[in-house]
Amino acid sequence: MKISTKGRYALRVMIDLASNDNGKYISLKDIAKRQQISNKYLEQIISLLNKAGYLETARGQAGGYKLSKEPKEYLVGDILRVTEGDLSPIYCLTEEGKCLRQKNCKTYSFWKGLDDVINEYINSKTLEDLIK
Amino acid sequence: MKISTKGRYALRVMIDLASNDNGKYISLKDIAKRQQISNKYLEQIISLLNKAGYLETARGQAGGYKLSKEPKEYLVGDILRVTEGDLSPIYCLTEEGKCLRQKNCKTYSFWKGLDDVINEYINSKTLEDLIK
DNA sequence: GAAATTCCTACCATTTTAGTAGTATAATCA
DNA sequence: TGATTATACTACTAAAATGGTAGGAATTTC
Repeated sequence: MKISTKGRYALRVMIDLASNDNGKYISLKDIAKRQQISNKYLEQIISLLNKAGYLETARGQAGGYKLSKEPKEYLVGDILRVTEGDLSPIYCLTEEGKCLRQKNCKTYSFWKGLDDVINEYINSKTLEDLIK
Repeated sequence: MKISTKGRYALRVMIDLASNDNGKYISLKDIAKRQQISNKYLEQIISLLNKAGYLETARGQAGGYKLSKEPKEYLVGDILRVTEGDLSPIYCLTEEGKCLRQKNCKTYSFWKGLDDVINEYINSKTLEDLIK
């Protein structure tokens, strides 16, 4: 039960953007260098964050990325969900009704409880909390 | 971030053994049938539980498995750890010192916190809790 | 000694992960 | 206007993990 590189790198990218914010756009190349992530792979991850509306972008010279909101407005849970996809520990929790065994499943509420504590935690932290 | 079939099936097997306990050994075939899991795959999962000392076994006719302890003495967390392996959400938490970035890592304590809430939860539940 | 059962090890197809690669599009500046 | 610098998009791929199968050995009972 592991978080993949996408989610982990995404957090680091967001922290990098927040920490190095000087009002200007920050190029992907700079982030990749600081974070030791390949340009091309980082592109895919940033693309997910961008499509979610978490970034402002500019092309061309002096182009790059910056955060579109204040660090305290980003829930870590949201950043992870956007990059990792569904975070629930088992599929039954998101694919309701698909499992025929569900109506008398003795494990369902246990898994639901696990999902709840995970979400409670990751939604209680903001990007700002990580920077401090 | 998903729990695999091994952990999920293992929980169901343990619940099955607890629920159908009549003092006699229960054969793998019976469990497999009730739980709709293939005999051969179930063998591997039961083997892990057995090696962890969670089961009593007997071969030959009327052989099979039964729990070696009372349901309330099994932590769900232990059952999952035995079958899933390491449950921590990222490798840094178990491979201490391997990550060169660790000493000034802004995400480490976040992940540690996530690991903590997960473990707190799964260690707070026993097999007995699931049966009721 | 046949039948029923667990125990052990090797193999394998599919899916997921963690990237690479190439090209198109847009903005800037000389 | 064209060279340069940057993002945007899509396709491909090697390696690892997942979810099994398969075959036979060992043990117990009848």
